[in-house]
Amino acid sequence: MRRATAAAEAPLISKRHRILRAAIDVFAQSGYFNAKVSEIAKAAGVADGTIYLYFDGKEDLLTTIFREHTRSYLQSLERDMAPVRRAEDRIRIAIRHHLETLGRDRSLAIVAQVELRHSLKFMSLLSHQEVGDYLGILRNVVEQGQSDGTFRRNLHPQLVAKAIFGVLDEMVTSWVLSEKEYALGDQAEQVADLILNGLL
Amino acid sequence: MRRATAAAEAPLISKRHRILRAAIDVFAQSGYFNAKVSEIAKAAGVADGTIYLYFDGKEDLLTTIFREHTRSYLQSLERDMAPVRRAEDRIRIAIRHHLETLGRDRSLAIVAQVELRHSLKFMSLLSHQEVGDYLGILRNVVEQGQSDGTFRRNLHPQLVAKAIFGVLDEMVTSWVLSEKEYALGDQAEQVADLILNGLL
Amino acid sequence: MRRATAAAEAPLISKRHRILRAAIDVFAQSGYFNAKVSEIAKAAGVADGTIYLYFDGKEDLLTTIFREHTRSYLQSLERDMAPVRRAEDRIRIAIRHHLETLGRDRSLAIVAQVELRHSLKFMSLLSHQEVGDYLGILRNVVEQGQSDGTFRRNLHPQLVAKAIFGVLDEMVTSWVLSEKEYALGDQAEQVADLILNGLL
Amino acid sequence: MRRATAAAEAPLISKRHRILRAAIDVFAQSGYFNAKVSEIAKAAGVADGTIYLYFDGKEDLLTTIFREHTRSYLQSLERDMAPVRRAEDRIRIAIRHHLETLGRDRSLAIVAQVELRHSLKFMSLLSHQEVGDYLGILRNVVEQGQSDGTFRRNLHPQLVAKAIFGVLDEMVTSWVLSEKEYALGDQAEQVADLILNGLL
DNA sequence: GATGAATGAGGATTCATTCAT
DNA sequence: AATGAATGAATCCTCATTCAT
Repeated sequence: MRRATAAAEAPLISKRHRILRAAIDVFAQSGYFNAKVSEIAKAAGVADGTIYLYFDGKEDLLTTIFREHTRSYLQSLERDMAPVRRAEDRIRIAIRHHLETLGRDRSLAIVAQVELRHSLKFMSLLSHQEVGDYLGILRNVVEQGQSDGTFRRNLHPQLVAKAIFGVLDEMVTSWVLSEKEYALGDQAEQVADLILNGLL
Repeated sequence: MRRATAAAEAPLISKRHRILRAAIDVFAQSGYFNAKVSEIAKAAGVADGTIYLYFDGKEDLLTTIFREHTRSYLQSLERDMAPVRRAEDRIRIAIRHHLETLGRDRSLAIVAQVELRHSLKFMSLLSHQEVGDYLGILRNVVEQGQSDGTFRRNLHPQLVAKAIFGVLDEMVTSWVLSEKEYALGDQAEQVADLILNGLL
Repeated sequence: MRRATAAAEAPLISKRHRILRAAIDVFAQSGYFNAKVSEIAKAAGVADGTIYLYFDGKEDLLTTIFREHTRSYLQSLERDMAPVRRAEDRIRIAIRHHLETLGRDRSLAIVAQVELRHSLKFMSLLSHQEVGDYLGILRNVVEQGQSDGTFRRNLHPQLVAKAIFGVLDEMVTSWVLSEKEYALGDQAEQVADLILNGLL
Repeated sequence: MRRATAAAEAPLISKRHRILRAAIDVFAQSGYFNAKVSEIAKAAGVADGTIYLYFDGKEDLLTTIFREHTRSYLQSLERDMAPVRRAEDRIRIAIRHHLETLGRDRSLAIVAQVELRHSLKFMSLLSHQEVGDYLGILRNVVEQGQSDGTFRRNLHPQLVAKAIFGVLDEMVTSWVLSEKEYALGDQAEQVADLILNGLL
């Protein structure tokens, strides 16, 4: 069925990866519940059953997308923050990293902002693991800033971490829903300014 | 299950209202997609078909819940803010109002934070209407503060409005997902402090 | 959709019964595993989903067919045997009853001889309940005959009961599989003669 | 799992035989319809595809099991009966042979009593060939006994053959389904006594 | 001969909605 | 207005079989 050309022999992208990418696009397009597994298969260029050789089912696709992207997100975040010492600068970097990373892949952003939150059970799952790790990183920076006296000490670090996450999350959601085209990363300065200096 | 008193026979609460309340609870419990219309009917004490006399269908239930609560939310918010003049105080009131209102009804909060966001299409709908109105109110306060010179002028009012909404939204989501019991409204002070004064 | 004629108003046969009858015919025709629920629905003149208002699923159809027919079988057997006193005559009646009852409904016989035995689990289920009851009735007659001295005492009553059942079962199976048309009940005499008098 | 010795590399038992044995065990364990070809392959220690080098498919496995065991069964039966002349003794031998052979291999008995009968089409197939041959052997003995005057002549030989088969079949089925452990062959005496001498 | 990754047809079941009463 | 029995469209997943290596 498949011609034995050299090109076909060694598909550049792994089947597993193609399926995940197709899932992101189809979930973003149709929403998780309305997405059909067979649509994902078609988009990935594989048979329906092939998906089940790599994943446990539709839900596992969503979970895997989330886990793998969060892992790589957190890794690159820590890589970006590593060379920087001052808490204030680290906050700026985290903000920029969040907006630029999600601003780069609209389908992924849709999945992250919308589809991953389709049920309380799913949100709890995410919240307790990966989102928790992310908040932990932010909280550490806040605590560092409070220790070295550059951040005010009367704010609860965990609350600040959530607040920062909330602001960023809303920026991304708003961007995803917006009909206008704009670069999400361009908001990093203003967001950082607001968080660091406040309205007053 | 139903008390067979004459009073129960002629319920004080309208059938329409009972159905909406039942829908909130069932959506919160099972999630929108997994919720069955017949479950809502049972919880409301009506026949399945009766729901269709009052609503267009399952989705209309969710839409109606959202619209009616948002309308009453915005009304009470404006009532609360009306007597207050200073922009800073109005921000504090908006923050407290958000957290206290949602902190009062966990099922409603679950529906608001989770179920209303189950699809891009649904989120767009909300965003363009009611959330837009809410952001407009916040933006007006910010603009007022910038006009009278109490707020810094280098922040874009719309971005500030989104940021405030984002922080509040995350506080509510976090509270909904938390296993600990705590009063959401108690966070109003800290949140306002952060927004107004910043981290530094 | 359905015209409101008087005839249509009161179908003579209940929907539940029509579904069961259709299931017997379709199971007999296609075999349990190959039978499609939608085929049964079509044969019964109902929608696919209607079957699930009356039964738990495909397997429940088979179980119900078995249970209801066995119950009525055992009732009519006891009714037939009641007026008769002599053990030998009761054996003759049981034999005739078995062959005539199953010889009357070929589809039902197919289901009884073939489809009900499609798995060890299913056979165990049947065996422990209804077949056990049937064997109990036969064993009682054998014990009665042994008590009053008309039957030989060196045969284990339970073994004899099984043997009688086995002979009858094979007669029915053979009839079901036969391409020739013949009245199953006509074999009752010979079978009884063999069981009672033996080969010698 | 597989011992990597040279001996294991060249197994003493043919691949074909190992597959058949694995099929018997898996069919007995899971039932024909629920048995997965890949399970059989794993149990036989071969790749899924290898099965198709030796057999036409899943159904062919069942057919082959049946045919080969029936052939060897009939051969050993005739071997056992050959030295014996009297019809009565030959009947006793056939009975003992049936019960002892099947009583020796529970998995095989399960396949024979349950799985081989999962559909009308399959039963017809068996009935017309191998079971027919078996009944023919029994019928010959009966006819012999009737010719030499030791068996009563008013019983139809084919019916007697079926009856004997039915009794034996039920004894095996009952043994397969029984939770008690007992030697099936021990029932040979009583069964023969019943068949030959009857109840009276 | 042997492998096992890939295929893709096939079906039981659910549940939102309707409508005769 | 209210009922609830009936409808039937819609889809995830399994697994026997194939075939390139």
